[in-house]
Amino acid sequence: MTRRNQWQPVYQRIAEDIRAQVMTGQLGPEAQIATEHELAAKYGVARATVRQGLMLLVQEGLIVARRPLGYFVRRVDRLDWSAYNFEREGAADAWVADVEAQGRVPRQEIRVEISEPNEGISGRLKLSPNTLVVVRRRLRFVDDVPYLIADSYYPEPIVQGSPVANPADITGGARHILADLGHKWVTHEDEIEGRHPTEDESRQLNIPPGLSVLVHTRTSSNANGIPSRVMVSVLPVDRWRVLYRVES
Amino acid sequence: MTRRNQWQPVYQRIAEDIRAQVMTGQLGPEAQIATEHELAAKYGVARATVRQGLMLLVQEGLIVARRPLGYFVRRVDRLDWSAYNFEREGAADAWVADVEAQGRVPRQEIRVEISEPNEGISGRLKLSPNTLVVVRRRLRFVDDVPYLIADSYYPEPIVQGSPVANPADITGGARHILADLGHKWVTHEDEIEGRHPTEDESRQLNIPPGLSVLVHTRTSSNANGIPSRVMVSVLPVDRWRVLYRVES
DNA sequence: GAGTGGTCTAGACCACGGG
DNA sequence: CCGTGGTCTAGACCACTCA
Repeated sequence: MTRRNQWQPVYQRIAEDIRAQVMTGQLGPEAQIATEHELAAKYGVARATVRQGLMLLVQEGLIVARRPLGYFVRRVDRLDWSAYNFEREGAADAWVADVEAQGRVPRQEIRVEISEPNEGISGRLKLSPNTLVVVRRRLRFVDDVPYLIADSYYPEPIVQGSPVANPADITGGARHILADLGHKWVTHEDEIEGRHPTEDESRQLNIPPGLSVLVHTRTSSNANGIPSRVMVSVLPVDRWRVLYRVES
Repeated sequence: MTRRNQWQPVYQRIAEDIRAQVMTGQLGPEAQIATEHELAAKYGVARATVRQGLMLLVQEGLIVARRPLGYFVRRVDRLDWSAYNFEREGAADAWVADVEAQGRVPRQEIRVEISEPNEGISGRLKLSPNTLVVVRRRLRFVDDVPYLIADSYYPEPIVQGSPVANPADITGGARHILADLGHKWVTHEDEIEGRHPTEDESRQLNIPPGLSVLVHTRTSSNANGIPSRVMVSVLPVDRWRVLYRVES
């Protein structure tokens, strides 16, 4: 019932207007957007129509609602995840080094548990039935913002009694410990897929609805092809870029 | 105003009910869901509330609306994209071989154009200003379903007059042609990131709203470190899994 | 033609958290 | 307390396309 020059639903028009203001920098990061009531008045439409438009932008991860303050432009910046060298020789923890190299401050919280593996994990580790796994769950922060989940699964018979099964930072990294146990990693099979975050992941990583996560699964094996670790990393799509170097 | 045992918005309850029916197989692929009116009656709520719930499922890519037929469960199956070997020796077109190895039928449409590169492309190709690029745009289908966009960018001075600049299938692949031109690829820098699809991509790949794409960017260089191709592949997150093998 | 989903209205009540 | 966004109602008209 309002201005409709080239045909397009009003709610899309509202979303495009705001999106343009963000893209051109008219609305910078953390800037506040007009309230739903104000926008309804401005465009001469019902509040539900405004909400439909704002919903698009929330799904895109462009804005975020902070009740009862209003909507704000979301701040994002993407880091590099150097998957081809993040367990390179000599590095105690290549992830920490990589993040610091980008001028940011890494931090992690670690929990360790013993549990029954699901089908995906036991398949990748080629476990016989009823074999348990030691799980090291890490929630990793960059500048105190949650940036990724990294859960590592080890066959319990292999790491039993070793520092890997203790909930403390592993000095020198798991790589050296597993090597001492006769499981020096020489090949890694990496899988990368995208999906929607689970409810837990949304909460832990503070992911707005509509944004996907990248799931990076690394299965590490020794020279005999025996796998001894599966590491599952969950990365919000708008916070990471995964890098590889391939020689042909 | 309806049943509210453990507190939860009605629209989320509706979405969960339907999601559960899909997950358990009660509603298989291509199955039709009750109409909005029927669901409104069943739950005793307004149609807008039902729509809010269905919208969640549409965003997840779980269901799709086919007006005026109704909502249907979406059929998805994921293929493997073996990024570590998709330009291996001896393979004319490793992508075609990979898809066929998974028992599927590949097909592609090719368009070739000459244009000014954007900043990302010219930076990766280390082009001097005003240098043009030859772009080979491929839309690739699996079993006649659009599955990925793969655009390759070559510096125009290098490939001028070669088969790469012609809009026909390249016999033996671009790799051999570039090698003959003194640009044998020995290293590839791969970048993988996620984002929302552009409008063009949504249309070409038939991506429902709310689903992201993986963008795989491969920069290929010769032994002197001179890049001669950037290949940008756009993969719907729910249709592909990217694989690498890393030696350490 | 009949029924679908897509858009939109003009209200309502609520929980929540800032000042 | 007050204003925010979150949820919900009970309607309306429309374009589209299947049968």
